[in-house]
Amino acid sequence: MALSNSEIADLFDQLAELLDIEGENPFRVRAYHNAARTIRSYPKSLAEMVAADEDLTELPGIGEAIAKKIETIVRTGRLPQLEQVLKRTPKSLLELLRIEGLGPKRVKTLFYLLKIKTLEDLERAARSGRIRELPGFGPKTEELILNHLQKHALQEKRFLRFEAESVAEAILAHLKGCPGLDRIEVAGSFRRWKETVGDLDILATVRDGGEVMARFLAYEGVEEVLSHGPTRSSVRLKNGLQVDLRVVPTESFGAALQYFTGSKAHNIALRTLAVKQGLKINEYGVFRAGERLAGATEEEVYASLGLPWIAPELREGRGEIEAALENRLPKLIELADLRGDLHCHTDATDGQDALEAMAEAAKALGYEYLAITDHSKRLTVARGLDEQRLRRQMEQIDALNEKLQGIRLLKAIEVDILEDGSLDLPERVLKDLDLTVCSVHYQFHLSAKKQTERILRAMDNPYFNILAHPTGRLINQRQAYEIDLERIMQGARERGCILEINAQPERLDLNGEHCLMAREIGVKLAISTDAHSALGLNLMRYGVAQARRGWLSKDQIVNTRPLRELLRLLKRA
DNA sequence: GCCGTTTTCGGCCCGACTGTTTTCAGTCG
Repeated sequence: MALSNSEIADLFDQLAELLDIEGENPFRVRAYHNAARTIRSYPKSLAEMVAADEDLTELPGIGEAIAKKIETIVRTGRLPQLEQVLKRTPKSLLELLRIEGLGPKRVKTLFYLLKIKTLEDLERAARSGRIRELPGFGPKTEELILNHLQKHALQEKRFLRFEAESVAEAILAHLKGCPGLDRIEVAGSFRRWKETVGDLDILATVRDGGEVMARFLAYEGVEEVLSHGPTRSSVRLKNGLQVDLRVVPTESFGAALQYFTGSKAHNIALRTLAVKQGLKINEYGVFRAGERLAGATEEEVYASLGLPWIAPELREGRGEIEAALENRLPKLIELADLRGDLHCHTDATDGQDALEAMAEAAKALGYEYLAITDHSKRLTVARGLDEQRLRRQMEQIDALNEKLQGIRLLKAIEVDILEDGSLDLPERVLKDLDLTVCSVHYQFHLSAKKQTERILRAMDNPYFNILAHPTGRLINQRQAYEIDLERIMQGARERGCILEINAQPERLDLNGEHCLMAREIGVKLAISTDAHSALGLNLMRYGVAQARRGWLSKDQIVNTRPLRELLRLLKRA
């Protein structure tokens, strides 16, 4: 199996971090990190690009030297420069960098002066009081290190954005109504709709000082205050989530919101553009020779650089600034574009609510249609439907459609893809449905080749419409199964099949990176909630966000189409 | 090591907070 982009990127990140510890030119170090970031988020397989002899220097941040290194990695699986560095500087130093408060300079000091190579070495030295004697260190740093070593063992995890959402709401509710508070907004990766967040960045503007900062530090969920100043404080909550609050003057709100929304890569690209235009951007505004040009709104910050406003979901440093300069930013899909949901469950299998309740909830969301996709018989734990029970549900749906006003239920099924690539129900019943959603629910461990062929074979069935949660991953719980997604997308496009963007917050499958790939390949997609209750239909926004992160507009998403057009699309052959 | 409206050399984002310092380096986001 060829190396994945993310494995290649890891090698460059390792090389960069080790060279940083060695004191290498920081710009060279940054170049490797930049390349790693480009590689990790690139929608096409670099291994395949090398095999096809494509020019890698076309990629941003990849020049002659790094392109050559990538070729070597792809052909040999090794990066000789990294192996050279590892002879001098042990790989275990990278663990030390993960400790908060330890960066390359301090790790270098620890290694050269105390021969500290591992976390165990570090702990021993800290306990015996040798750290505080080092130049640039002191008793406080030593204590900090011991504290962080303990927490490090607990393993820091990233929170689902969905989990962080309720935390953010609670904190905002706590701060709202505070004297002097003007505006307040969550920025950071939360605002960019990343699937997980490492912390929450909250931004506030205040009139005449205000008491917001004090009120924030007094929030009942705070476990520990990590740092505090007049404009910026950090706390760790009892649930482990870190929250930062920044306070800026009202006239700087836009500049600060832009700045604290990031991403880091986006901001670097934006500031580089500003420097070229003789401007300086910071969180207080855009300046030319000390004169303030913009800052109150994000729109004017971008406009002062000759750019249209860029949606937060696009701000990942994937060429969005170049696209904005050339006026070719996509018109992103919006929640309101969706006319229906194509994946949900009822109490016939493992859902909580009855058909009618699901229909009413969909209608309340303004949908035109809702596909009922209960499980098929192989999924016995969910009491999956056999042909007879499915036929009965189809009759119920027909009867309900007679009665319902303003919403049409579609007869459908979430049918299991069996190990040999056949579907769990016979064609004679599938053909009577409006659509099928097809899923892999077992045999996750097959080789990439076998898993890919299993799915492609399933797509050969003329009644295969939508591939549900295509990679099977569960965030923080289960890895994606091995699969050649590029081949699957191409196969789906050729056969007129559709891939799902599953909006369940712990799935988000496809995710933003996959959506970029889908955009490039041109395969049709559906955004579906996979709701197991009427309330669950509300999670559509999470799927839409991933589509937006993948630069998608509504024309590639089938459930933005009116019913008649959708049904036509679903008829294959 | 990358890159080019400063174009093949000489730049490379910018500020807050902390701790160790007496004016600043390191880290972080």
